[in-house]
Amino acid sequence: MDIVEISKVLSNKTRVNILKWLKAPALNFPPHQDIDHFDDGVCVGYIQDKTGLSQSTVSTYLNSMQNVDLVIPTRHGKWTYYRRNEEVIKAYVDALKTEL
Amino acid sequence: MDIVEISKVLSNKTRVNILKWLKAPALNFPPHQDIDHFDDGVCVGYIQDKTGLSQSTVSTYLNSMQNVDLVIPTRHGKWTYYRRNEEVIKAYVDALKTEL
DNA sequence: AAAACATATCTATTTTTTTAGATATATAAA
DNA sequence: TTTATATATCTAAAAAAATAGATATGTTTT
Repeated sequence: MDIVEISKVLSNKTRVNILKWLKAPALNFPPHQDIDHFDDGVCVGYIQDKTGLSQSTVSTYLNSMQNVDLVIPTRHGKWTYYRRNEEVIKAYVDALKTEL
Repeated sequence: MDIVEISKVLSNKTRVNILKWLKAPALNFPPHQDIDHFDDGVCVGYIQDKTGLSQSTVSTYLNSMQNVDLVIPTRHGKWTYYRRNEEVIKAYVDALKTEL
């Protein structure tokens, strides 16, 4: 849980937005084709559509978010679903509160 | 209080350290020559010494921190003292907790 | 097995950030 | 009122991040 590394990820509006959107997937994304829940998060394509950025950029963003454990990927067939890692998000905020 | 802009400032180890050091100036810095307290914070020179970076870099850092209101400058003669802005720091952590 | 689809990775370009030296400004001291 | 000191700003170079197109990989469908 590195404050500086996580802050780097959060120093970009799109990446912060992705985290916010993933708080309420049903409100922010259409339903998936293969499953009728968002338990494992949202597929990359939907996130890409919402950002308006290129596929490779969004994939890179999600990878950087995963590298600091802010999100968790799950493969479902040909799709990769990303969901928030609430423990790490909470740990980060708590660390800021005590250390900062 | 812009989460992304403040996160940018916190995405650098030295700037985070400066904020931490300013939490306990008496523990982290020598006493000032003109005054015997740290009520207005710590002068730029002492902060520079502690970072090991150049004068202009540290001045730029402190300016960026001031731009997002993380610190408050006070002029004392030929010195500028910087102290933490606790309200904004708290507001930032609270915003992360609710918005993120 | 080939074609289609979703995502990841590679490569290159543009933009932003980092960093410090040089210079300017403001104050204090001689 | 010149000189010294502290800090800020300007300028430029190097490093890192953003971004997308092209390509690769893995999975499903035909």
